[in-house]
Amino acid sequence: MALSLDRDFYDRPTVDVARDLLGASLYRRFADGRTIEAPLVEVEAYTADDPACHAYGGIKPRCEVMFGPPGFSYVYFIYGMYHCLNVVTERQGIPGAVLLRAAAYPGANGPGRLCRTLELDLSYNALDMTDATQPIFIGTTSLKCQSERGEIIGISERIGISKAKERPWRFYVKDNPFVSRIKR
DNA sequence: TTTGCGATTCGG
DNA sequence: CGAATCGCAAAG
Repeated sequence: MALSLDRDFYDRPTVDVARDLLGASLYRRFADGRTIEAPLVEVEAYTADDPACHAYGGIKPRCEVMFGPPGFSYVYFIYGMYHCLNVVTERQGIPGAVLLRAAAYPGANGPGRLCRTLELDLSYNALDMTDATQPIFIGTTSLKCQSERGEIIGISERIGISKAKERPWRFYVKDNPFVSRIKR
């Protein structure tokens, strides 16, 4: 079993956490006990002063967990049919999160597909992702063949948003086939 | 009450 | 490129 990333890892500037998550893995333990590892290959940062962030403009029921302690999951429902998984960053009281857009696991390319494949919905919101006993947590990558540290990291504008498009807050592993879309 | 849109995906 | 599909907020 891999070591889970501790709370201090997430208690940092969101953009730094996003970049550093490339090379870590999302672990999913299903109800039957089976556990899978999905190396993260594409993420995006969302911050308090970011018009594209759900927490922009204050605390609301949907994004409440973003204002809580770092390291917790933030799951939201979008377009009437998809769920997306984030991990909360920044110290308590400061909203921030990293959207997990793709992982090196079959069917986990794209934020909506990742949640569908890993069977994640709103009931997985606000879980402590630093806790390896939880059904979802993030830890060091053990599948070296699929996601190695030292791989080339690409940076681009975020996908699918209409505000603050110019911010280069999307990070991805270059040449990884699971990255949801080619954008430089 | 009605309309429009959203951190998406899939089919034509 | 547009439909699918729904919670929420703004408009009428």
